[in-house]
Amino acid sequence: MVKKKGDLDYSNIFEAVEFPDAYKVSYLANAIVFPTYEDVRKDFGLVRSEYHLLLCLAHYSELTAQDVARITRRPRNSISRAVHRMLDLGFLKRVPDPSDARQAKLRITKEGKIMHEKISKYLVAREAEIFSVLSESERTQFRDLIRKLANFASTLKR
Amino acid sequence: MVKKKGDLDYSNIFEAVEFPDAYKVSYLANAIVFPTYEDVRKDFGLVRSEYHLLLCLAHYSELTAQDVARITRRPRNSISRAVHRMLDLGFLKRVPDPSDARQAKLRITKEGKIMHEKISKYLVAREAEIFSVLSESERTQFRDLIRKLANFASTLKR
DNA sequence: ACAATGTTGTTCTATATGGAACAATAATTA
DNA sequence: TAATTATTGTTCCATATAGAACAACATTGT
Repeated sequence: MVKKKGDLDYSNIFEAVEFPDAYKVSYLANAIVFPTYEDVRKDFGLVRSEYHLLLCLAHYSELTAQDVARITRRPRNSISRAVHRMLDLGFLKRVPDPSDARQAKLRITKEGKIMHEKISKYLVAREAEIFSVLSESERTQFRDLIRKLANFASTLKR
Repeated sequence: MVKKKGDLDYSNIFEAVEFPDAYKVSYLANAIVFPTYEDVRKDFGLVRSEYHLLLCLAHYSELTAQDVARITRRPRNSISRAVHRMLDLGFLKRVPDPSDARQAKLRITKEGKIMHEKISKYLVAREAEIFSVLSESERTQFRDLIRKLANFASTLKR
C-alpha cells in the first residue's frame, strides 16, 4: 500500500505546537477571518479597513476616524485612506467638529447602510456555517469565553 | 461633568454586531495575532510566512513547500518566497525529491531550530499572558472548543 | 501511447499595509 | 502668557501580500 499525498495529517501541529491555543486562534484567522475579508473585497469591493469603517458607523451614529482606529485596532493611516474612499463612494459623510478643528465627525449614509446590510447578511451566514460544528451549549460556552478574551484584549496597550 | 475622550466604550460593538462570535475572533486576530507576527518580524527578523515555515519544519521532519502552504493555509507563492529567504539565512535546507522532480523536500537546520526555540519561547509567554484572563477550567473549555473549530476549519475547501 | 488534466514551485504584477514624519490644532505645564 | 507636549488626520514610503500566469513534471483516462 502506497502512501498517498492526502495521507499526511496536517492537523497534528494543532496539538504539537508549543502554544496550541494561540496557534489555533491564529489558524482560524488565516483559515477563516482573512479569507472572509477577501470575499468581502471581491464580492462587495471594500477592503478590510473600509468595511470596518462601515461596520463601526452602522453601530455608533457618529465617530471620528481615530475612534474607528481604536475600536477596530487598525492603524490610523489605514482608516484615513478608507475614509476618503468611502466618502467618494457615498457611503459616508463627514462634518468638521466645531469644538475641535483637528477632527471631523463621520456618519454613515443611506447608501452606506444598505451596503452594510448586504455585507452583514453574508457574514451572518458565514458565522452560522463556521459555528455549526458546535452544539448550542458549546456555542454558549464559546461565546462567554471569547467575550472574556476580547474584552481583555481591548485593554491591552497598543 | 464633561465627557472625556476615554469615556466612549469601544467594546459595545462586541455585542451589537450582527455576528458577535466571528467578530470577536476577528478582533482577537487584529488585536493579538497580527501584532504578534509584527513583534516576531521586529525582534527576530522573520515575516509571517517565514516563521510559519520554521514552525512547521520544527514539528514535521520533512515537508514540501506545498505541504507548508496547506498546513498553514497560506498561499503557495508566499511560502515559495519564504523558502528562498530561509535557505539564504541558513535556517532550512532543501533536497530535490528523486521520486517527483517537481518538488523538493525541506528540512530545518540546527540554526533554524535554535531560532525556532527563541521565537517559541516568546510566543509561549505571550500565550500565557493572553489566556491569563481565563481560569483553569475555562481554559480547558476554551481549548476543547477552539480545537473543534480549528479542526472544522481545516476541512473547509480553500 | 497519447492527450488531457492536475500538481509543484516560481516570477510578475498590482494592491494592501503599516511605520514614520508632518502640519494643524488642542491641552498641559511653567 | 509662553513653552512644551499630545492628538488628529494626512502623505510618503518601503514592504508584505496574494492573484494570475507560467514551465516543468506527474497522473489519469482513453
